Amino acid sequence: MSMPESNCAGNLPAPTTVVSLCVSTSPQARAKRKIAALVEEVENLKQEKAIKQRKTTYYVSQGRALRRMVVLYCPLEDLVAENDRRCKDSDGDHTIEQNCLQRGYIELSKTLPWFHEKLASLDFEESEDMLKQLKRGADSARGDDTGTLKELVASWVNIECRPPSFLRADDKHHRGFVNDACGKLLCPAEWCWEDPVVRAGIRDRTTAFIVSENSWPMFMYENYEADAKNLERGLFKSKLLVMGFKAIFTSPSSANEVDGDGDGIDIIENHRRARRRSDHAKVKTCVASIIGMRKVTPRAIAYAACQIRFALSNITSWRTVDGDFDYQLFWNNIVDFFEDPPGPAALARVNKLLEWWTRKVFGRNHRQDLTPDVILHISVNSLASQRQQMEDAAFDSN
DNA sequence: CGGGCAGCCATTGATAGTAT
DNA sequence: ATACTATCAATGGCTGCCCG
Repeated sequence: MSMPESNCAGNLPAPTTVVSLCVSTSPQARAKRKIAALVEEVENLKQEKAIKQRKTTYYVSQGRALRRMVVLYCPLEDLVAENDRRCKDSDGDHTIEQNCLQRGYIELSKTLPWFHEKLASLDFEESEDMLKQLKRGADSARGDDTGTLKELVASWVNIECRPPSFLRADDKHHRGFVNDACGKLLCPAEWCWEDPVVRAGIRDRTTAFIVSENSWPMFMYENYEADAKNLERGLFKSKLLVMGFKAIFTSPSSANEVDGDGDGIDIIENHRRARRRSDHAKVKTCVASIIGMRKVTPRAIAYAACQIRFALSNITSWRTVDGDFDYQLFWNNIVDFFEDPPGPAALARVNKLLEWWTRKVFGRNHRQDLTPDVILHISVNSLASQRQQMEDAAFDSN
């Protein structure tokens, strides 16, 4: 920065000749002034940049929770539109997809309690802008998670499965079904990856062995083993899944503490520390406390599962579809598994599973419901699924 | 007080879409 | 067919916190 000036000074005539050369040095003087002006301009630009950078908008940072807690791909506009539609004609039948959207809107309102009212106070253009910023935050958080899991999952697979050739942390090309370790984890639970016919069939994508979102991949099962006669046994209890979840929602390093039935104590400690401080904004805690997640939710599990599935695959950038496997539908399947169980018995099992998760992630002494659920001013149509369950219960008792 | 860890953000690089 | 644009994911840097 100071180089041009010093060069210039070096070129100036000796002091004794200054007076006599005054007129003839004017080009140099002009050049010097110009340089000074340019330097000043650079300084100004620097300052401007210093002011400009790190302008963090509220909406973008709030949006970071959305992919993790609410919806994986679905545009927020769709959720809003569905709620608007329901407010207009409150009675009437709703399709399964519409119910799903509405549940999403309710989740959205729970995750961002200010959202519903804020939206009502904005005109169309403002709300459009807000949604855009929320989406920006949402997608960037998803990208961050993908980035961290890319490396972490590789190291976990190396440790857990001990593949003959280790997965590289920075490269995804050798993952997916080409790789035996990844293939085993991605393999649908109904099939046996050890069977060479299955293996070849999946790799060649023969019609008999299409891998779609409609079967649960092996990596989601406890010990990565599934019982073909009871596919629910051990489902969602895999170490890999819990580790991925913890890496995203508590912290990457805390994921390594998932072992046996021991539960994380660090989170409670974190919370205690966080509470000790008076200004909450400054305290860096884990994502879970930042976004106010006090218990494990189905959508969060679905998010983690998709992230891990993606990390195991060999596709290098986010796409909704990988071969015959659609992440959006896969995510829906997981959410439906939890949110829309076929009957009371299944509901009880699901709740038990969620409790298991919460204990696993947050620890045994963690208090879940410090804050009551948000009271919604919207047409609450989770009733639909409740009614279905009551229906099923009545049917079962007959 | 410095190194390591987490989370966030601006920038960059790639790609898909569109207009000419 | 080409150039331009917008969008999106990946990357690397920055900041604040914790702990030895």
